[in-house]
Amino acid sequence: MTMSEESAPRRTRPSMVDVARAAGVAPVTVSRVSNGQSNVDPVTRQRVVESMRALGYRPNSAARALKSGRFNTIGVIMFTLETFGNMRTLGGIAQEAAHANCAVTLIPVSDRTLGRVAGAYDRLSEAAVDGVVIIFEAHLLGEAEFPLPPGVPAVVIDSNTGSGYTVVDTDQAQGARQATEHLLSLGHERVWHIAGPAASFSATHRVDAWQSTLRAAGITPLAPLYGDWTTESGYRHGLTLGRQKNVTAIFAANDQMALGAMRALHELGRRIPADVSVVGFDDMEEAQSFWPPLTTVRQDFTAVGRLSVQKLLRKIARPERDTNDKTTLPTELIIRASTGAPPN
Amino acid sequence: MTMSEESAPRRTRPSMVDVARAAGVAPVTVSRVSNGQSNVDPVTRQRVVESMRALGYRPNSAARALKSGRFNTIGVIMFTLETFGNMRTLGGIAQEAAHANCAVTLIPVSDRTLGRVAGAYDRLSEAAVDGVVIIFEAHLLGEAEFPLPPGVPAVVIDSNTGSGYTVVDTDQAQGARQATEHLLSLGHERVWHIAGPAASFSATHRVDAWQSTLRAAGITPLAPLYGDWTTESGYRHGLTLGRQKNVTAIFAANDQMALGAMRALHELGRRIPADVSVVGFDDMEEAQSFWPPLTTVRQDFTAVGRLSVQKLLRKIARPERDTNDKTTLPTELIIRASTGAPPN
DNA sequence: ATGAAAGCGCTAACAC
DNA sequence: GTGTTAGCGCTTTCAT
Repeated sequence: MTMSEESAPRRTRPSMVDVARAAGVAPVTVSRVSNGQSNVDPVTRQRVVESMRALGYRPNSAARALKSGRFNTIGVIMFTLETFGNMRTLGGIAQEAAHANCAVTLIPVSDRTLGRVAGAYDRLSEAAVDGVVIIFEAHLLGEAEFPLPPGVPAVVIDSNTGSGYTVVDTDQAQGARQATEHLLSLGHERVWHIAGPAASFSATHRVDAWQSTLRAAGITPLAPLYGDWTTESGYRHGLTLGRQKNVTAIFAANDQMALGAMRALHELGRRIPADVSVVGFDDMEEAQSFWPPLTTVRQDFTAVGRLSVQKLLRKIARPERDTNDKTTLPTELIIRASTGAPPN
Repeated sequence: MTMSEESAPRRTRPSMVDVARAAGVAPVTVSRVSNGQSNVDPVTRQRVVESMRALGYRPNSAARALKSGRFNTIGVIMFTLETFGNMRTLGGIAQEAAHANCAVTLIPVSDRTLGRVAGAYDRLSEAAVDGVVIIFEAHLLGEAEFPLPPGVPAVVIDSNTGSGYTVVDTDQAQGARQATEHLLSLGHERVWHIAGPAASFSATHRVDAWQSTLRAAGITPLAPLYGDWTTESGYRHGLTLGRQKNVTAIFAANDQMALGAMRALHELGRRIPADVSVVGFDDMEEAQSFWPPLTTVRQDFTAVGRLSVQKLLRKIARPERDTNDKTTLPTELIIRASTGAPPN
C-alpha cells in the first residue's frame, strides 16, 4: 500500500559513481577527467565529459578537502565591513586569493569585546579554512596579548607592535608625520588633530606621530580631539575648532572626519584653505571631489590585503618556517586644494 | 641509515581518534561530546573535553560537510567590492548569514564579459557552498538569459525583469521618480540626468523612470548623460551642464556622480542650490556631510542583502518548492540642503 | 551510557 | 589507459 517510491524526485547531487556508471567506466577515471589528468584516452574522456554534463555533475569539494586536507580557502576575521579601508583591504585579499585559486570566507565579528572575538574563534574552528587574515581595526588596545587559536596560520593587519604574530600594515606614523609636516611647512604655527577612537591602534599611532612631529618642530602639542571615524564626529569637532579663531590647520585621522570638519567650517563661514587648512587620511575615491578637494594621506589598502594573503599562503605552505615578521607599507601625501598658507 | 623518523615534527591536526585514544573512549563518544549531545556521562564528557583541549582538537569541517551534505556556507558572486552599495549589501548578507550560523564565501569576478562569469561558475562548482547570492551590478544587459548553473540554489540581486530566478532589489524606478518629482515640485521646469553606465540594469531603470516622470509632467525628456558611477564622470558631466545657464536641476544616478557634479558647479561659481539643485542616489554615509549636504534617494542595501539571504536559505531548505519571485524594496527621499527652488 | 561498523565522495597507490 | 583497493574524519545506525 505504499505510494510508488520510485516517483520521488531525485534530490541528491550526482556523484562520481553515478557518472562512472553512466559512462561505463570506473569512478577513478571520472576523477582523472575531472582533474584534467592526461592519462585518459580521448574517446573515454569525451564519453565521461558527456555523462558529467548530462547528469549535471559538480565535484564535491567537501570530499576533495577531506582527501587533501586543504580547503583552498582562507578566512577573514573583521569587525566591520562598513569602513572604506576594510572594504579596500578585503578587495585586495579577494584579488590575491583568487589569483592563488583560493576562496575567501568572511568571519565577521559584530561586537567589539574580546568575548565576541572568542566567539569568532569558535566559528573559525568550524570554518573550513586553511588560515586566517585578521583585520583588527584595533578596538582591543589594552589586551596585552591577543590569543590566536593555536594551529591556525594567521596574519594580522594592524599597527600594534606586539610580536606574537605576523603583521602587515600601512606605516601610520609616516603618514601622520607627512600630514603634519606638510601643514607646518606651509607656515602654520600649530596643527590640531581630530583623532580616531582612543581604543584603535592605528588612531593611537597617528596621534603619537603627530605629537612627536610637532615636538620635533619645537611646538608643544595639544591634546587630540577623539572622534569615532564618522563624518558626524568630524563635524562636531570641526564646529569646536572652527569657532576658535587661532585654529588654522586641522589634521583629521581619516577622510570622513576631515569631510565632517570641512562641513562645519563651511557652516561657520571659515574659508578653506584661506582661513583653515584641512588634511585627511586614507584618500578615499571621493576625496578628490570634496569641496575643496582634500589634501590627504593615501594608504594602499589593496596592497595591504594582497600582501597579507601572500604571507598567509606562504605560512600555510610551510608551517614549520613560522617567522613572525612585521611589514609596513609606505604612505603617500596627496596634496590638493584643502591646504594652503595660514591667513596674513 | 635513516634519520630517526620519530623526531619528525607532528604536522597533522589531531583527529577524533587521537582524542578518543587520549581519553580512553571510542571516537563516537568524542563525536557526541563535540556535538553537545546529552547521552554522555558527565565524567566521561569531562575527560574527553580535557583531551580535546590538551591536543588542541578542532573538528574537521570537511568531514562534517561530507557526512551531512551541507556546508553551512553561502557563496556571493560579485563583480566588484569597490562600490558603496555592494559593500553594504555584502554587509547585510554577512549579517544575516551569521545569524543563521552560516559562513559566507566570496566568489569575485573581475572581468565583466560573460566568459568570465562562466569562469565564476567553474570556481563556484568547486566552491563549498550550499547556494549563491549573485550581485549583478548589471553589466550584462543584452544577454537575454543568464544561465545559472543547474542545481545551485541562487538568488539574484538586480533589477532586471527576467523571470528565470529569484530576484531581490531596491525599487529603482520609485527612487528615480521621487528624485525627479522632488525637483519638479520645487518649481524646476526641467531636470537633467547624469546616468550610470548604459549597460547597467539599475542605471537603465533610473533613466526610464526619470523620463516617464518628466513625460507625466508634460515635459519632453532630454537625453541622459551617461557616466560610469565615478566622481570623475560626475565632474565631467557637471562641467558640461554647469556651463549651460538654463540648467537648474540635476539628478545624478548615484552620490559619487552627484559629488563630482557639485565640485564642477563650485568651480564654475554656480551656487548650490541657489543656482542649481542636485539630487543623488544611495545616501552613502558621507552624503550628509557633502557641501552642501546632499539631497538623495536612500536605498537600504543592508536590507537587500539580508532579504536575499533569507530567501536563499529558504530555497536551500526546500529545493522542491522552488518559486522564482521578485521582491522590491522601497526607497526613501532624503531632503537636505542641495536642493531648492530655481533662481528668480 | 558506550561502542562497532558502515559509508559519505573523492583520490593516491598500486595493479594490470 | 584503465581498474581495484583503501582510507581521509566524521556521524548514523544498530548493538550492547
